[in-house]
Amino acid sequence: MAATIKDIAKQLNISVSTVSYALNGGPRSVPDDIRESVLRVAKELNYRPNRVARSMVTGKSDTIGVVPPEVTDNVFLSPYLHLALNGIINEAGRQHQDVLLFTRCSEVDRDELASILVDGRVDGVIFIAPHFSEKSVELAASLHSPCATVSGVPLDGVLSFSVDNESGVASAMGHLYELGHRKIAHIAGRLDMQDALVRLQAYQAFLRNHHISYREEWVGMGQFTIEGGRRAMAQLLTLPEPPTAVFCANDEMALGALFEAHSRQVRVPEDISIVGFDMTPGSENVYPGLTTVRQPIGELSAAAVRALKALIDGKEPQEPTVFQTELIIRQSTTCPKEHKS
Amino acid sequence: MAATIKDIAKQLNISVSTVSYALNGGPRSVPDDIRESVLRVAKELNYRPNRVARSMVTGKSDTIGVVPPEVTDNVFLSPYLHLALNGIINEAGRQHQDVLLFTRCSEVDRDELASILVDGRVDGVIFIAPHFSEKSVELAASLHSPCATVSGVPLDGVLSFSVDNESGVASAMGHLYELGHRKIAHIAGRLDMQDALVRLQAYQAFLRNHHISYREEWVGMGQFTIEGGRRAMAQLLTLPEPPTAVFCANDEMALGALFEAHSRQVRVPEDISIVGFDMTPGSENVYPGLTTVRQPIGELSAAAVRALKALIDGKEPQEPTVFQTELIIRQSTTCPKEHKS
DNA sequence: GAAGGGTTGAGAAACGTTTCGGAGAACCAG
DNA sequence: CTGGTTCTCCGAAACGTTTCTCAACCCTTC
Repeated sequence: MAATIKDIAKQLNISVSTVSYALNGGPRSVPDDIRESVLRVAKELNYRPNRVARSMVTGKSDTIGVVPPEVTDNVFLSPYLHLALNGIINEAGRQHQDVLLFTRCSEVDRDELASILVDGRVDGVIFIAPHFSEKSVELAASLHSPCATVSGVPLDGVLSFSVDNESGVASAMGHLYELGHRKIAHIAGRLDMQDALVRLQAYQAFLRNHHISYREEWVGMGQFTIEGGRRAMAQLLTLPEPPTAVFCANDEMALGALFEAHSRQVRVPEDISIVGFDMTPGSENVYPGLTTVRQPIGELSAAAVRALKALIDGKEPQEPTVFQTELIIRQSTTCPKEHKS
Repeated sequence: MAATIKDIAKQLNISVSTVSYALNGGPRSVPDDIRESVLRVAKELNYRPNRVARSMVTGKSDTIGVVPPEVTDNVFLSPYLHLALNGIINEAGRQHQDVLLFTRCSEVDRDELASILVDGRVDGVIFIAPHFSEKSVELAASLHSPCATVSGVPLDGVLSFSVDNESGVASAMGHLYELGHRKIAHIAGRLDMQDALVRLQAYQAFLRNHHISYREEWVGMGQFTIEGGRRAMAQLLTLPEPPTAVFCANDEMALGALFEAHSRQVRVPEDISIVGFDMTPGSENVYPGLTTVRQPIGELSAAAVRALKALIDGKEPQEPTVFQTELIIRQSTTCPKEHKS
C-alpha cells in the first residue's frame, strides 16, 4: 500500500541503494540531478520511510521506553507520575526521541516486561519509582541494556536519579519542631518503594536526633493515596493522645489527611498541622494551602532522559545524581495549641 | 548480543522454522519432545523475541500511537490531557496494546508527524483534541490508516469521540439563569480547537434563546490556561459594568478566574459566580469548590482505544460517538446580589 | 506392496531498509 | 598512453522474524 524505496527506484530505473543514499544524504554521495529527481518522486508517491525496517538494520529506534511503578488501573492519575511523565516527554522531545509507554497490567505481563528491554522497539528504558520487588531493573542491568531509574534504588549498571529524601524530611520535621511541635506523627507511603522507606527512616532519625521518643501508634500507613491518607488520619485523630502535627510522605496522603480533619471538624492548622511532600499542583489550591517539601520531579526525570540518551549514544554513564529539595511553607502549619497558651 | 531464534536452532541442530513453530505454538505442530527442548534452550539463552523483526513480517506492532494537541513544553501538564492519557493507557493495557507517544516539538517535526502514521511502529493513532489547522488528521484519513480523534471535528474515515458540548453548556448556563443571573460572561478557550469554538457558540445560542443580548466585552479569551483565565477575569472585573457570573470553557480558566477574583478581594460566589467545564481533579478542592460540567474524558478516551483496536482487527468502523455531560453543582455559584436584595 | 494420507522438518522467500563490495566510467598526472 | 584516483551506481548481504513450498518419511488401507 504505502510507497517504498523500491517503488521510487523502479520508477526512476535506478537501484534502491542510490535512492537510499539520495534520501539520507547517505554515506555515499549522489549527483545532484539524480538526488533531486529522487526527492521529487518521493514526494509524488508520498513516500515515508518505514521506521521498523530501518530499526531492523540500524538497531536504533529513537524511542525511549517508560515503565511506571506498577500498572494497575489509573496509576497514571497519580500527580507524581504525571509530573515525572511530563518531564520525560518534554526532554524526550528535545532529544528527538519518542516515548513508548509500557501498559500491561497483569502479573504475567509484568514478568514479561523484561521483553521491552531487548525487543528492539526502544533504545533504552526509564523505570519510574520501581518497587523493591521489581526484578526488571536488575534484569535490565544484567542485560547491559541502557536503563535509568527515577527514585529507585541505586544499582550497578543503572543510571540513577533521586532526591535527597533525608534532608527533605529533616527540613519538614525541623519546621514543625521549630514551631514547637513535639508530638509529630508520620503517614508513610508504600514501604516497598524506595522513597517511602527512606522517608520513614529519616522521620525516625529526626526523632532520635532530637530526643523525641518514637511511638509506633503515631505512624500510619497511607499507601501514597488520598484514601490511605484519610484512613491513617482517622486513626491518628481517634488516639487517646493525638499528635499535634502530621508529616506525610507525599501530598496526596496529606490531602487525604486534610479532608479527614475537615470532615471531623478538626481545624487545620489550629488543631493540627499538616506537612506534605512533592509539591504537586493539587497542594497549592486547597484550603488551607499545604506546607510541603518540593522535589524537582520534572527536572529529575528530564535529567534521566538526557543521561539515558547520552549512554545510548555511547558516552560514559553518568554517576548517580541526587537532587535537593526545598521546604515550601504555606498555611497548613502553625504552632501547637499547648505551645501558644 | 541477544540470543536469536537462529542461536536456538543452531544449538539444537534444527531449522529456524521449527523453532518458530515451537515457540509460538505456531501454525504448525511440532512433536512434544522437540518443543520442550526448544523452550528449554530458549530459557537458557534468555531468548526474547525481537518485536521489530516480527513487526516487519506481520505488519502488526500491537502499539497505538497517541498525538497530543500540539507539543509545546508542558502540554502534558494539562489536566484534560492527563485524564485523556490515563484513559487511553488503562484501556490500551486491557487491549494488550502499548502506547507510543509522539513528542516532537518544532513546526518541522509537526509536519513530519504524519510519518508516525505509516512508519510501521504503530497500528493506529489517536489524536487528542487536534487543532483545526492540524493537517495530520486529514492526511491520516486519506492514507486509510486506522485513526481516531478525541474531541476533534468528525471527519470521514476517522473514528470520532466527543462530548455533547451544546447540552453541557446549556446545563451550565441554565443553572446560572435559574439562579437569576442575566449578566453572564464567558471565558473562551483556544478557538482553533473544536471544544472551545462549539462552547462559545453554545453560549451565544443560549443567550439568544433566552433573549439576553450578546455583549462582546463579556467574552474573554483564556487560551484554556490558568494564566489566560486570570487575565480574562481581570479584564471582566475592570469593566464599567461587570458581569455577575462567568462561565468558563474549562476548569483551568475557571481556576484562574477564581484566583484573580481572590486577589482583587472579589468574593466568590457572593460577588460573582463562576462555572467551569471538565470536572478535573483540581476543581474539587479549591475554595470555594468549583461548579462545573463533568465530561467523561477517561471513558471517552477508552472508547476511542477500543474502537481503534476493533478497526485494526478488521471490524467495521464504529459510528461517531457523543458522550453526555453532567452538571456538578458545588459552592462557586449562587444568586446574584441584585437578585437577592 | 502400492497408493494415499498425515506428520515432520529443512530450506527459502519475504518484509523495507542500510551499507558494503566491486565494476565500470571518467578524469588527471606523469 | 598508462597507471592511479575519483566518481557513479548496481547488486547483494544483512537485520530476525513468520510462513510458505516441498521433500522425506511413516502409517494406513486396500
